[in-house]
Parts: sequence; C-alpha cells; structure tokens
Amino acid sequence: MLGLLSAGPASGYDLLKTFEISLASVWPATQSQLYAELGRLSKEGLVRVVAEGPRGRKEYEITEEGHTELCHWLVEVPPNQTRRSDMLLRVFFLDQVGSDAARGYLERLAERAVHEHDQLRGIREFVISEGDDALRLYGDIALEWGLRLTAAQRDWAEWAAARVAALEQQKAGHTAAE
Amino acid sequence: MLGLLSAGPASGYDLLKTFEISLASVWPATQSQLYAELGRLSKEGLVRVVAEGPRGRKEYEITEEGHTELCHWLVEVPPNQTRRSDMLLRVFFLDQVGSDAARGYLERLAERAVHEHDQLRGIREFVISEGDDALRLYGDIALEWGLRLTAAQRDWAEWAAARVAALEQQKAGHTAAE
DNA sequence: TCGCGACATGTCAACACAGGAATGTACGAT
DNA sequence: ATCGTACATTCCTGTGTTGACATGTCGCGA
Repeated sequence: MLGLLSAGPASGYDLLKTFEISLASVWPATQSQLYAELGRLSKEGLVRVVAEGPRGRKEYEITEEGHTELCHWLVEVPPNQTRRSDMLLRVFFLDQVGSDAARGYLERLAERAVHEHDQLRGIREFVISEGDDALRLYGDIALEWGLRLTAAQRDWAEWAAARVAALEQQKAGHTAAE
Repeated sequence: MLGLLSAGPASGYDLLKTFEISLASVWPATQSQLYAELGRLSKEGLVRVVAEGPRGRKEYEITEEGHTELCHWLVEVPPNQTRRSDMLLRVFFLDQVGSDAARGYLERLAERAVHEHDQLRGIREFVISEGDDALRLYGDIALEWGLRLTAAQRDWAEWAAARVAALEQQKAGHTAAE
C-alpha cells in the first residue's frame, strides 16, 4: 500500500485496481485486507486522507513517516527466506504414484512453465511500448525475474522427466534380463 | 503428513523431526499445525492409530483412503500458481530508495543466492553418499530445483544490479553534460 | 426515468499460521 | 538414586487470510 501510494494519492478502490494488475502475482491479497490495511496505516499515521470524493470515496496520500517506513522496509528489514511451494512438495512424494504418472506430472509442469513464459513475454512487449525510463526499470527487472524463473522451470522439469524415464527404462531392461 | 506416513508408520514426534529436516524448506509449518493436522486426518479416516508407545506416544499409519487421497492430490489437484515473494515485491518499489541503495539491495540478493547455492551443494554431496536409488531420485530432483533456482537468482540479481548501475552512469553523464 | 453496471467501502465468520507455554514420561549416565 | 535430556502431546493467544455478504452512490444509455 505504501509503495503504491508513493506514486501519488489514490483511493482504496484505485489501489485495489492497480494492485490486481501489477502486484497480485507476487503478493496475493483480497479487497478486505487492502481496506483493512489502509485503516490501520491511517491510524498509525503512515497514510492520510486528503480528499473525499463522490460515493464516499476517500483519497489517501502517503505521509513523511510512511515514506520513511517504506524505505526502511525496502532496504533494512531482512527478506523472508522460506517460500512455500506445493509444486516441490509434491515432487518429494512422487514415487507414490509410479514413474509413469510422475513423468506426466513433470511434463505438465514443463508445459505450464512454457505457457507462463509466453504470457510474460506478451506483457513485456506491451509494457515496452509505453516505457518511461527510470520508472519502468524496476517493473522490467521484476518481469525479467519471471522470465528467467519460468525458463529455468521448463528446463528443470524436462530434465527431471528425462531422468525418471531413464530409470524406468533401466528397470525394464533389468527385469527383462532376469 | 500423508506423504511422510506413506514411508511407514510413525508418531507425531517422528513426523515432526522428519519434517523439519526434509520438508520445512519447501513447506514451513509449526509443531502445533502438524499435531492438529494429524488429529483432523485421523477423524477423517485418512490415518489411523496403530499402537501406543511409552510416553503417551501414538503411532500413526496411513489408511487405504489416505493413500488414495494422497495420490489424488499428487496428480489431479491443480497446483497453486501464485507464490508470495517479498523479495520481488520490494523490487517494484526500489526506485523509492535511490539507485545506490537499490543496487546494494540487488547485490545482497546475489550474495544470498550464492550462499544458499553452496549450502545446497553441501547437502547434495552428503545425500549422494548414502544413496538408495529409486527412493532418493525425487529428493535429488527437488534438490536440483533448488540449485537451478539459486543459480538463476544470482545471475538475475547481478544482471539487475548492472542495469541499475548503467542507468546511474547514464544519468550522471547527462547531468555533467548540461 | 429506470435500471444496470461500475464505483466505493465496510463487516463477518471460518480457518490457517506462528510461537510459545504447559505438562508430563521414560531412559541413560553418573 | 537422581538428574538432565530427549521424547511426546496438547492448549492458548494473537494475527493473517479468505471469501462472501452488505450497503450504498453515481452516471449513462435505452
């Protein structure tokens, strides 16, 4: 919220819209959370209501303290290391479903990665056309992360599927030899 | 829990220990959650108490239904796409702290990635020594994901820091020329 | 002018999660 | 014999999160 407001004043509704198209992919949150958070921030003096519009619209602005707090969080608060990945959790137990289904799972992961990668490429082309230099720099860096991540995921999933296939083969040969 | 129990019967305490050394990095959870989950699973008939040991120890076993449910989850339940990343969220607002601090943040990300990568390499070497083929396959595949992810993160962070530095340079030159 | 869709905020119940405290038992070493 | 450690489970409190529901306003086109 503080980050979004640092680009200029906006209402909760505005922030919600901006949030959904830009940040929801890296930080999912619901409307209730956003409004609740605005209330909290307002009570703590990190944001301030600067105007009231038509339908009860309240326009918020980031305060000095808010900006200080934002910068503090950006560079000083230690990043959260552990991310939860159900995708990887499943891999640990993939031996339970047999190598055929396991290979299928990995192949589907590869396909999904390719699909996501293409989507991101589409977004980048769209964003590039309306570039405004310094402001778009960090958005592009984040996008690049997505591109590299999905590319790595495709490679990995294909590699893993091949390894499973190799073991499958080896086992079949072993059984036939006996 | 179901996945861990599919390797054989165990108590909540056993599962907790196994969990901490093997899965906590991809699926953080606390002791309270694990015990609570066991209770729930037991009530739903997906696990069953097979023996009571010394200190109130209850040994659980996965049931037929539990195993069916596990396999169902592994291959049929659609994976969760959105992962939360405070690291990436910060990148979006990095222009707020100036290019110097921003570059510092990215460089620290690169360092952290290298450190994690080394740790994972250490783990792999330790695991390789006590390999038992098919069983260790999927653990190794998961490990490989970690290695590729951290390598990609280092490359990306270094690339991003260089881009920020380039823009910084360009700006400085522009200002000096005026 | 009527109604629909976008605007705009707020509340609620249910559940997930983190972290820690409370409680107690068994075993092995001294 | 007893003391510390590992074993083993349960409960509690506060906070984060989800998804749905409630409420109402404005503007525009038929």
